[in-house]
Amino acid sequence: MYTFKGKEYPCCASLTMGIIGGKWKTVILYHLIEGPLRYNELRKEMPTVTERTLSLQLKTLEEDGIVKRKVYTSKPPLKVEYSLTDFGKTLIPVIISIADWGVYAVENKGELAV
Amino acid sequence: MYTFKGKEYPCCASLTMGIIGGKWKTVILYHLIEGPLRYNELRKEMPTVTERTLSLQLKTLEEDGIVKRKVYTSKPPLKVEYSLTDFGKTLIPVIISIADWGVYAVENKGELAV
DNA sequence: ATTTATACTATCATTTTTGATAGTTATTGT
DNA sequence: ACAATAACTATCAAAAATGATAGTATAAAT
Repeated sequence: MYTFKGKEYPCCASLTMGIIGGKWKTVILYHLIEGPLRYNELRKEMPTVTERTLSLQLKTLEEDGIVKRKVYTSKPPLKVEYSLTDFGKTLIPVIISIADWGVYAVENKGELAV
Repeated sequence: MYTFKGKEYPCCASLTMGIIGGKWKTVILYHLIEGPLRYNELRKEMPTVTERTLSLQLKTLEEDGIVKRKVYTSKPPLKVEYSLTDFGKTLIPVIISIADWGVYAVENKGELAV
């Protein structure tokens, strides 16, 4: 039994999935590998996610210590940048391996869109 | 846009997550790395999953071509073995990387259970 | 004065995922 | 004769994840 941030997992693999699982978290992290992005920049990279969901995912990634949020202004319109923490950066090889396999799978058994 | 088995994904990372995502799939795959396992052997490795869920997950993994199901008997009590397909085996490095990070995370920011 | 922009939050609804529990078939062991 | 076993499925329920839409604050640009 593994515990992380108060949550329990039956397997080391499910612990990781508890943190990066779901429809959007790996996509967020994948885009943050290159460097910090502002909220709206992330939205442009992921046009099909709703604002609510993007917000929620960023917040839990922050709570888990994977992503950090830096605010540059004190009054609206805000400037906020999201980036990987040092701990979050240790996930990069995992994310890359997940992303690479996605490409491989499409090349072999999937289809590339036009 | 990426398509795999009729489903569309906005990112190569989310495609992979569409296949191995969820609470249990990586755990199943992690245990199948060592070799084939029977249904009840899997259950023993994962005592907290319900039968229904284990069944469903195995079925979708099979449909996605990741796991194969081999039946050895024709009448009950059945003998059924689950194993990784060749295509499924290409996921092994991904699963290992996910599992290893889980161990790393616990060692650094989580807690090991007693 | 009005619009535009940023980074959200709030509310409500829907979909997806997971769980709880009981039942099925036919064979082997007691 | 009866219980145990294997690998499930069926039904119902609950929880979790995601989506749709509208609204907020304030400053700068038009």
